[in-house]
Order: sequence, then structure tokens, then C-alpha cells
Amino acid sequence: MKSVIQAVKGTRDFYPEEMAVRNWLYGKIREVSQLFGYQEYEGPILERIDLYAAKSGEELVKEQAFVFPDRGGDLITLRPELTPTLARMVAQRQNTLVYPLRWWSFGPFWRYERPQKGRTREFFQWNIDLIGVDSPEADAELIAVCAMFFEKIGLNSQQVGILVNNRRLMESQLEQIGIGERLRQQVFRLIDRRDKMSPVDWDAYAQEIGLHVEQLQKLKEMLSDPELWQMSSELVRVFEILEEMGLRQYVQFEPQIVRGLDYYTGTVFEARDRARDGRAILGGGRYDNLVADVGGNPLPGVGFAMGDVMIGIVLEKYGLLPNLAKTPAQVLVTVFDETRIKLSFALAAELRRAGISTIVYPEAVKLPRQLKFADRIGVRYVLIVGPDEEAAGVVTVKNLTTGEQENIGRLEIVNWLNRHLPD
RNA sequence: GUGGCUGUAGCUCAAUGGCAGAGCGCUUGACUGUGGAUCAAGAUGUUGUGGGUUCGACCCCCAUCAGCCACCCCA
Repeated sequence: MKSVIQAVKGTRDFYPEEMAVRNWLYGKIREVSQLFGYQEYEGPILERIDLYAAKSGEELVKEQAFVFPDRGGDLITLRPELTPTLARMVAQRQNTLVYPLRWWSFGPFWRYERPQKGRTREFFQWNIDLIGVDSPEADAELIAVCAMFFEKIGLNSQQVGILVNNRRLMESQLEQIGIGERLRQQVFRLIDRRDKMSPVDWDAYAQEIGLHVEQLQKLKEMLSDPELWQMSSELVRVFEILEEMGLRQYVQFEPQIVRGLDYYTGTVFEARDRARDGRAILGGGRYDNLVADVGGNPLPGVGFAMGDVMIGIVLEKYGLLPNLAKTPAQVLVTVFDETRIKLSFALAAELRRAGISTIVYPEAVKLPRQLKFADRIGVRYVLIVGPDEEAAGVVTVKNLTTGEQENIGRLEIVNWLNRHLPD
């Protein structure tokens, strides 16, 4: 035990139980993505570091990416996010793709950070994007995808909410109080930290950036105005569409949401536990310059990303993780003794040809051990072929759930199982 | 990158500086063709790792690794 080599920090082993949950999540993601007509795609896991230099945000690449030189000396990055890859893939075939593009993906990502609650170094992320349209209806569609996903997975609008804002709205409001492009990024950071700092520290931080007392006062008024969204024709339209789609209850305006990544240009949103537990479940928004930033012609887009770790924590908290069958096997064929091993293997092969998932015990150990094994892996039916059965031309079928058993004619067994197995 | 807490049996956790334990799980049996329940017996440890203090260290000190949590940042 002591000599087992340690797993890499911040990675998780997916034992069959965890793998089943991950695949279940993947399935729900696929279901909702396809329900909206999105196509699945995937990019490489390795990218040149230059791809991220463009726009991802300084820190994400410099300090939070796994970077290494390949044998030719080029710096290669384990992808920390997918959006730049998406932008590259679109730019490469910009003139042949049919717009608007609706694409989704689910795959692994890496960030070199200290692991903690809701965050690991290796994680899986759902990315979904609508590219080639800059309408608020497109923004609303992505938010709707998000809300439908919650609905499908069993999270109701009392448990989780999608907080929405618009960077253009915030920019114009900031203009009105005399904050221009020069201070914009810093003020966005300030807004982003409103809840994370004490009011006193926050005021001090604001003044440090260079806000006058009057500007700070006006900024506070902005951030506490729940009706501010009505100043944005885009947000008005977004909420209107979501209302018509019957998903309005999941969504609310939140002026403090501006998102960390630099490439967002319009509507931004993130989903959180309503109880304010933990970090954001997902985050996204509109990015209208990204394709141009990697060398393509300007093309607008909107999308979001959801990590598997935080959604897993939320689903666990609300008891929504499914009870998944332990084994895919529907039937276990026991081996009665050495001389009857061939009988059991032949029977198992016959069941498999009929499409029945079957395990055959691989050695002639005592029957109680084989039954105990069947019970522990969670298989429903056990088949026994001993001397009595062989002589009578039957098979004993035992249902481990009910404890009942009966003899079925050897030639009837496939039909019998097909009638009694679930599905 | 910064700070805090924690590392003892497969798991969850006890043990005043003085013989390393319990519950669960596991193995075997009660039950030679039947799992779960019950009862009985049994096995399991380099106390994360490396140093130091001490007559003596799971316990105190230092370092290191890992896990958890917060910061930073973000999914």
C-alpha cells in the first residue's frame, strides 16, 4: 500500500461509480444541447500558447496553465478553456461554414491552481456556443439552454438562479458618471469584488483606483438599482424572450455580474446556487471580437461553459444524483463444478448472442460464494446448471431481488429472460 | 503564489510523552445445491515521509508530500 505511486495533485480517479455519474451528466448535456439543435465537436487538448496570448486574460495563461516545451522547443499548453480553440476552428473555415453555427462540446481541461471546494486541476467542461448572430434573441437562447438544462436535471428555480447583466449597459452607465475606457477594466474588477470585500475595504479600493466620492456614490446607486436593466434594450428583449419560453423564473438581473474574462462584450451571465453556496456553477456571455482576435474576420458569438465539479456539488446537495446500476450485467451464470464449466460458458454465450448482458463465474468455487458475488455486484438474475438441471433439461433461475426461483426449460431460457428482464 | 486545519487498519475515527484500539467492512465457520439477516472465531498497521528533542514520540519541534478550507483567479 505504501508503495502505490501518488496520483497527480488535483486530479480525480473515476472509479466505475464516478464514471457512471460523469457519463450520466454527459448524457443530460447531450440531450439538452441536441434538443436545441446544437452539433457536438471537439478540439485538441494541446494548443500552442500563442492561441491564449490573444485574449483569455493574462493570469489564466501565465499562472494557471500547464505549459511545457515540446521536443522542437515550441511552448505547448494543456488547454485551460475551449473558447479560443473554437474561435480558431471557426476562423480556419470561416468562409465555408453555414451560419449561425450551433456547437457544443464536453471534455477535459487543466488549470494549475490550488485545489479546493468546487475546483480541481483537471476538470470536465461543457461548452456551448451560438456563432454568427449578435441579436439579443441569441443571448436569450443560450440562457434558455442553461435553464432547460437545470429543468431536465431536476434543479428548480428556487434552488438555482441565472444572474444576468450586460457589459454595454454598464459601460454606458459608467460613461454617464464620467468613467471612460481608461478606468473601465479596473472598475469592472471593482464591481466583481463587491460581495467579496467588506464595505470599508471596497470603498478604499474604489478610491485607490481613482474614483471620486461622488462617482463612488453614483456607482453604488447603479449597483443597487434592480430596474437598471430597463435602460438596456438588449436586456429588455432577452427577458421578454425568456418570459415567452416559460423560463423567466430562473433568470434575474444582477448589476454586479460582469465576469472576469476580458473578451466579453455584451450580455454576461452566471448561474449560482440561490443559497449563495459556493462559486458559480457556470458562466458565459457575448464575445463579438474573439474570432477576429485569432486572425479571422469579425464574427459575433455567445456561449457559456459549465464545469463538472461545481454542478456535481450542487446536485449532491439537493439529492439529485441518480442511483445508477452497479453492473451492466443482467444475468450471472454460475459454474456448478469442474465438469460443468463448459455447460455454463456455452449457456452464457447463448444469452449474449441474444443480447442479454451476462457474466459467467470464471471458476468452480462454492455456490454460496458465487451467489454472494452476484448479490454484491447487484446483478438481478442468477442461473444455475447443476446435475439435477442437466438431467431434467432445465435451468434454475433465481431472482435475487425477490429471492424466488424456478426451473425453466433449457430451450426456453432466452425467451423467458427476454420477457422478465427490465426494458 | 499566500495563509489556516488535517494525515493512525480497506473505510470512519479513538488513544495524558509510557504495551496502537473501536465500529463498519473483510476472511472462515454455524449452512457439503443457494446471496442478504443473525451468531461465533480470525486476519489486518514502517501511526504520510525524512530528520530532531527525549530514558522513551501517534503525541513535542523542523522539513517535506498529500488532502481539505480560505485568498488570488475562475468552470
